[in-house]
Amino acid sequence: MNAPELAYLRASTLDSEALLGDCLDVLQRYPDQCIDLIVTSPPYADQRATTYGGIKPDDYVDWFLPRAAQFLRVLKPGGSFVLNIKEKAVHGERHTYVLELILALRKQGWLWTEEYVWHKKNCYPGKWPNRFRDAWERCLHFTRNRQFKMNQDAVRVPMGDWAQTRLKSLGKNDVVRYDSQVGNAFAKNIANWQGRALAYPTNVLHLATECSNKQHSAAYPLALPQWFIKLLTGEGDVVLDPFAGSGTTLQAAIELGRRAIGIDIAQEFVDRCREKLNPVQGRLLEPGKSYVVD
Amino acid sequence: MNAPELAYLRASTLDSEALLGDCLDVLQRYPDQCIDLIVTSPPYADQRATTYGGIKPDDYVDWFLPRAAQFLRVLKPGGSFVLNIKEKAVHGERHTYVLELILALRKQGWLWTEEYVWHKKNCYPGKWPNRFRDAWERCLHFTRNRQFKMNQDAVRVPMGDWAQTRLKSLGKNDVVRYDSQVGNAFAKNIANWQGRALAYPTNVLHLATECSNKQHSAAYPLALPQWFIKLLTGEGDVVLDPFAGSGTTLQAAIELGRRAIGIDIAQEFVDRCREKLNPVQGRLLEPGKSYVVD
DNA sequence: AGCTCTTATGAATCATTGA
DNA sequence: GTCAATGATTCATAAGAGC
Repeated sequence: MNAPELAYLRASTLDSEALLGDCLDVLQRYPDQCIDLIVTSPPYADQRATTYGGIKPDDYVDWFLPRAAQFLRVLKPGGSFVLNIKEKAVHGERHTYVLELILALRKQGWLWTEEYVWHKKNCYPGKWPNRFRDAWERCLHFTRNRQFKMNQDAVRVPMGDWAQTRLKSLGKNDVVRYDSQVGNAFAKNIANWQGRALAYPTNVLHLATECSNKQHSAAYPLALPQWFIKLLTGEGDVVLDPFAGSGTTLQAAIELGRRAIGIDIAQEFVDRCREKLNPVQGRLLEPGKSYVVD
Repeated sequence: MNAPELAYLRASTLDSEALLGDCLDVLQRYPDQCIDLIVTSPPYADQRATTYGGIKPDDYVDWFLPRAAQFLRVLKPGGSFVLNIKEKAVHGERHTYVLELILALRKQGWLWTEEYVWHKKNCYPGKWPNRFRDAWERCLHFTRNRQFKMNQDAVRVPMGDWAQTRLKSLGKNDVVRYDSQVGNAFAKNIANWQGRALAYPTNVLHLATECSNKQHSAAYPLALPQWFIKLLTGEGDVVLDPFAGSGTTLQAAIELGRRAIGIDIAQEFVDRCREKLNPVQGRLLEPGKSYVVD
C-alpha cells in the first residue's frame, strides 16, 4: 500500500484512520494486540459484488478465515470481536455458511462468547410462499479470553424504556389533561417511569435500520456499533472496523471518544471520511443521534 | 411398550393420544408419512436429568439424530418440523451443539428452511459479569421438501404496532373526543384499528413466557405452538410432539381442531393429560387464551 | 411548535427470463 | 444444465411538507 492511499484523519486529541485496501493486507502493518474492539459488518455473501467481488456462499468461510486470523492477532487479550452477519436464503433454504464460520472461528482460537440478536423493527418488505420477512440479524460476540473488558453499566437503560419511547409522542397537555380529568393509572405511570432506576438490557437489541435520505446506505444503524463500543471499550480505546463501508463504526467510535481505525477496499469510503473531516472545528464526523436499545 | 402404558384421550371428534415412552421407540409403531407437523421443545442439554438422563452437550447431536430419523420417516412430504431450542453457555461460551445439530440434520435429509426467533419479552432475571440475560430462543423450521404446506393468512396480524398506534393517536383528537363525550376515547379508536388491513408477520415472534400459576412449567408459552400450528397445518391435520413435557403443544393442537399425538418419557405427562380429560364435556384440555405474536 | 399526512427507501426473496 | 440479471411483492421508519 502506497503512502498516498492513506488518509489520516485527526480528531481533537485522538488520531483516527481511514485506510484503503483489503484488511487482509492492511492489517499486517499493525503490531500484535493493539486493538480493543473489532466491530464490523462484513460484505454478505453475494453482496457488494463491485468491491469484494461478490463472495459465493460456498466460498465464504475460506474467504473470511485468513482475515479473522489477522483480527485475532491484532486484538488485545481482553478485547472483543463483534460480527454482524446474516445468512441468506439460497434455493429455498437458509445457507449454512454462518454456522460453519462460527465453528471455524472457534477452531482458529476464538471463543464464541455470545450471540446477540438485532431485531430490525423496519425490515425489508416482501412476500413469498415459504417464508416471512427477515427481521433479525446475528451479532456474534467473540473473545480471545473468557475474561474480557465489559462495562455493563454503560448500556443500562431506564426501566420501562419502551413505554417512555412510545409516550414521547404524547404532548404534555394531553398528559396533564388525562391526569387532571381522569386521574387514571395511565398518567400516573408516566411519572413513575421517569423516576425509575436503570436496568440492564438483554441480548436482544431492538433497532430500526436507518433508511433516511443518505445516498450511502449503512449496513447497520449508528446505534448498533454505539452500543457495543460503550459496552466493550473505555474512553481512548482503539476500535477497528476492517470492512468499514459507510463508516458508521468510525462515526460511533469517534463520537464516543475512542480512537477509530477503518479499513475498506472501496475508494468511496476514504473519500467520504475526508468529506466529513472538519479541520476548523477539529471534529471528525458529525454528532449523531442518541441510541435506543431494548 | 405394553398396552397399559398407553393412554388414549378422546376429544369431540378427533382422537388424540398421550403416549408414555421414548419417542425413539414409540414412533416405530407409526407408519411412514402420517404426521403433518412436528412441534417440540426437546430436553436441552444437561436439563431434565431425571427423565432423559441429562444428555451431555457433547453427546447431544448423537442422542438427537436417531430420533430425528424417525421424525423424518413419519412426516408427510409437505409437512414441517419446528424445533424450539437454545444452546446453553458452557464454561463462559455458547456451546455449539445446536449449530452442529442443524448441520447434521441437513445431512440426514432435512431442509433448513428458516430460523425464527422467539423473543422472550419477560426473560429470566439474573446478572453475570460476561453476558446479559438471555431473551431469545431459536425456532428452527425444517422441511422435507422445498414446497410445503403453509397458510400465511392464518397468522396475519393488524398492521403496525398495536400499542404504539394506540398511544400515538392519543393526541388532539382523543382529547377532543374525551371532552365532547363521556365515553372512553380508547374504545372508539380500537374500532378504527380493527378496520385496518391485516399484515403478515415477520420471522421474529414476540411472546412473553407464561409465568402463571401452573406448577408444571412449560417449555414455551401456548401461543408459540399455536402460531406454528395455525401456520403449518389445517383443521384435522395431525400434530406430533415427541417430547411433550407439559403438554402445551397438545393443548394448542386440540383447541385448534387438530389431532394431537404427544409422547414423553415421564409418567407425569400422561397423568397430567388424564387429569385434563373431561369425558362429560367430551373435551380434552381447557380452552386457552388467544395468541399475541409480533 | 405540535400534530398529521405523505413519500421515499431499504445487506430481502422468489420466480422468471436470457446468456 | 448452470448461472446471472430483472420484475413483483411489500411495510416500518424517518424526513418533509402543510396546517
